[in-house]
Amino acid sequence: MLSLTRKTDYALMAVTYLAGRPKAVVSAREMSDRFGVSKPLLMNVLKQLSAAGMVDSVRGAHGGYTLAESAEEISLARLLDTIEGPVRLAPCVGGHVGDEGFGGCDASDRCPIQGPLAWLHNRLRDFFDDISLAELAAAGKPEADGATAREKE
Amino acid sequence: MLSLTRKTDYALMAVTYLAGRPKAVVSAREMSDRFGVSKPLLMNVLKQLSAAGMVDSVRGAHGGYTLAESAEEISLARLLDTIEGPVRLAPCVGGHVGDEGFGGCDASDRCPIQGPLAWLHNRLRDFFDDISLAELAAAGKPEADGATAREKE
DNA sequence: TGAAATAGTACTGTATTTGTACGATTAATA
DNA sequence: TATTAATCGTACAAATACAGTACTATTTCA
Repeated sequence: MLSLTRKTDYALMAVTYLAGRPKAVVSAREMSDRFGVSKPLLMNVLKQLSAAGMVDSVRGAHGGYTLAESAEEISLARLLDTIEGPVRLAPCVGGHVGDEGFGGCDASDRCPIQGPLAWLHNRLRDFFDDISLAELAAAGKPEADGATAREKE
Repeated sequence: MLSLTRKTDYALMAVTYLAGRPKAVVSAREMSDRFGVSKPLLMNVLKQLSAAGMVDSVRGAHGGYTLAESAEEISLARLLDTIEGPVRLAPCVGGHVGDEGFGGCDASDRCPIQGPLAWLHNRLRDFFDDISLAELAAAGKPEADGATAREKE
């Protein structure tokens, strides 16, 4: 129903939290305590983020996670791709057109919405590509409602 | 994974098809034959569209469906709301805030992404609200790539 | 009266998502 | 060197949502 999965929610929580503590190594336990979610579940998500290069992981005692890049550099589209997989409005849109499978539509004249969906796909992709995690995190704070992430104490 | 359900695909097919035949009463059978989907399934979708007032239904022999309004007046957001239910990025966003349930987040300080998600929700809603079915249908045709739906024979 | 078409309801199999469990690996510390 | 604290990797079970089908009732035209 056009909703994000909880994994994405957890990923956004973790990334937002890490963005507020640059260069600090934060353990999954600290975050799971703070957010009230189970630690192994949060680790599953952090592992995916780590594999995608969005966070760095430090193993061993006193280990944890750090944001690998600045929050301004990471787009929401990238996070969604990592956690939810690529945006795919329909089976026939979003994959590589030259591929053999190409979903289920075999006749273009029987599927009149291939073109429109491809167009919508691109617009939606641009939409998420244009939102950085810094912008998203800043949008939550009542006073700084714009695009700049200003720290407030 | 941020994908539309097939019901929405079928709804878009039907509405696009109806938009190309103004004032014509088209039976579900004709459309199911043309699109290669099962008739009862397509009827389920058309029923929802009818209940939402986007299409008119004519019962009895020689009955069928007609677009109730012009394709320019129907926004993609409305179709998505009808078929997929309201956009709900997270359990705590999109519902009525004053309600009793209000999802799972009970403490705002433990859920740092309520604000950002609400902001994203509104931006996404504006995005879909700004796309009419006419614009979407026109975007599929290679020559008329803009916002106007020009009929070509 | 019969045929054609939508309306409504209910049910089931499948796929995705969600959450958990267990062991292996790594690094700091005593 | 042994212990401890943390991530890493894999696999698995339960819950939820989706997709599709079937059946019956109702309406209208010939």
